[in-house]
Amino acid sequence: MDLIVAEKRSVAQAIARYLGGSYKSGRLYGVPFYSFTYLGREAAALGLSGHIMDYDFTARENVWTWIPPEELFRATPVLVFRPETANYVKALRSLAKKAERVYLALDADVEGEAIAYEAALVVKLVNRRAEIYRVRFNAVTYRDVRSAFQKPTKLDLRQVEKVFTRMQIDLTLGAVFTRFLTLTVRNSLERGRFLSYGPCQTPVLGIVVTRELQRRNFKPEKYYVIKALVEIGGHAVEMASTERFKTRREAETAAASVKRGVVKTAVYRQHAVQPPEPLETVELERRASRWLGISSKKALDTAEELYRAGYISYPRTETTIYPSTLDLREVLKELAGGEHGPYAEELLKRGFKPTRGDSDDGAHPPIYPTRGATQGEIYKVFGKLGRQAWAIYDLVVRHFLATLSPPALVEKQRIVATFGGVELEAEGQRTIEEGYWRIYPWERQRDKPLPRVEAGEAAKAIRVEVVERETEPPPQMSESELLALMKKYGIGTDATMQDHIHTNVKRGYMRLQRGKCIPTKLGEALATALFQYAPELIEPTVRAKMEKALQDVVRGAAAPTRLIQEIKDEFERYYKALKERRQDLKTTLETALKSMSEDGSGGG
DNA sequence: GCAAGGTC
Repeated sequence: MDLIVAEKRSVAQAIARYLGGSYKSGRLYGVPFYSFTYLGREAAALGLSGHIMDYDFTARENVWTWIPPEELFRATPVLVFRPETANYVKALRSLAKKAERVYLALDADVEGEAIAYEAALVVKLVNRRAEIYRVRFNAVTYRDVRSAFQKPTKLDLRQVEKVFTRMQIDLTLGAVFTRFLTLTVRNSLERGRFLSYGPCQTPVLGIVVTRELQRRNFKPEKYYVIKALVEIGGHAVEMASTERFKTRREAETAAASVKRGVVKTAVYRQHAVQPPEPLETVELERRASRWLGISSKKALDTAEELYRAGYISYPRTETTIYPSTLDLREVLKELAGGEHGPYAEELLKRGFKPTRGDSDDGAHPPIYPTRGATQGEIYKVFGKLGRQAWAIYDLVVRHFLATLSPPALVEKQRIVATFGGVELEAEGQRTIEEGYWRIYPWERQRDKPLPRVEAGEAAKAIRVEVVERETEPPPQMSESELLALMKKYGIGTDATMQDHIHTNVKRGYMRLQRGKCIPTKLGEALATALFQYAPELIEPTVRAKMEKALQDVVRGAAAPTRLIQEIKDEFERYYKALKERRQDLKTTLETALKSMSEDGSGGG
């Protein structure tokens, strides 16, 4: 028998379909698997649920009060089976016993490589004779899957080592600093509550607090502009000075000369506004937060439900290029039966050219709809979640249709007129063709057209005034901007970024309010103290540095044990620096905790 | 009871 192991149920099922044509569904220990015939042999495909193993400390090391946290720097975590996936392991063992060949068909990324290794360990424990192969396909399509099985390869152990190295580092650092912080304020915490540290979650908090402090310390500066209603060729145009004046007096002196002038330039330029790139996870989350008022975590959770119910493709992806094996025409035909049917049919008739981004994660295609549905159907299928499910589904469908639509065409307009030495300008815009805006209303730009005038025409000021303005602080950190910054700094992965935001919310470090991230007193106190006592723990570049070092393991340029030791040594120095200030830290954190429990904002 | 990464 041939056994095929995939990372998730849906992939196992697709492989059975592509290799077997038809298949039978079964269950082992409650875990679904699919049996079929391939090349005249019996085969079974089993989908796991991500990792089946994890690192942990020993029982003694796991009693927080028995050993000082820093002792974990000298401990070596052990690889254990995850209790939550015990049934998957049982199913895998049971099928592996009968297998002559095992194909590790996990996702074609480093995590997939590690999970493949974990599965191989299980197989070898029960069946030493089985031949083990690794198959890699970049998209779960008939063509890619079949060709992958025609050229099976071997596990890439360096990728596996990279993942296991990361796991040990993250666990050690997380445990040491989480325990240290928690034990520092132990007497002020409610039972079951703790203060966590993590190389992703904490830099995220740092970014949010930094912005909050920038806003608070911002000193607004007054400045003055001239505004004028100007008549040009019988049209009235609202114009403003291109220059900002430091004082009212300077502005008024300049304004006094705004009487009769001349149009210096009048530019009317056509400009194409391109439709968005194919949708990946983080963009879905950002757009849901900004346009739908749905937090990144809720957006991904909802997308996951839509995926499981068969309405959209796999929602965790970094890919922004439609694979050549995805038949876009077929997707449009499928959508023709749903709420967005008329537009889909129009595209089918008119023809289309998809946009294209520049990233391919090698494991999943961009997010696209897999079924055309009406609003009524989604509400019925998702019950209480209906409203949100529809909002996300509608966004995915519209985004998909937008990527196949023509650009919007606008005319950008700019008039500059001079009055003596003073320059006034007006900017406007007019839509020529709506293009993809018809299906993607959130990006629609408003018209504010200017009249058509020409350089050299006379300009006459009808009304002139000096307006006082103030420079503004940077905006509150929105979830959307935070996700973009996390991506820029390489904090987390497509599938986990929203988790790191949510962890900060769960710990009482920040709140999400109308799409904005607002640090609590506790979050602010923690971040400020870390920036002061051990900035290396919270700087936004922490994760990227680690990731770079880990990449050396994949390249074969670094040995895992040595790298782990180096990073532990480095962080032990930061630990010592922090410990020296333990009293200050304790006071700061306890003050914040106390004031939060007093004002009822969830600190106690 | 810790993390981050898969996945449900």
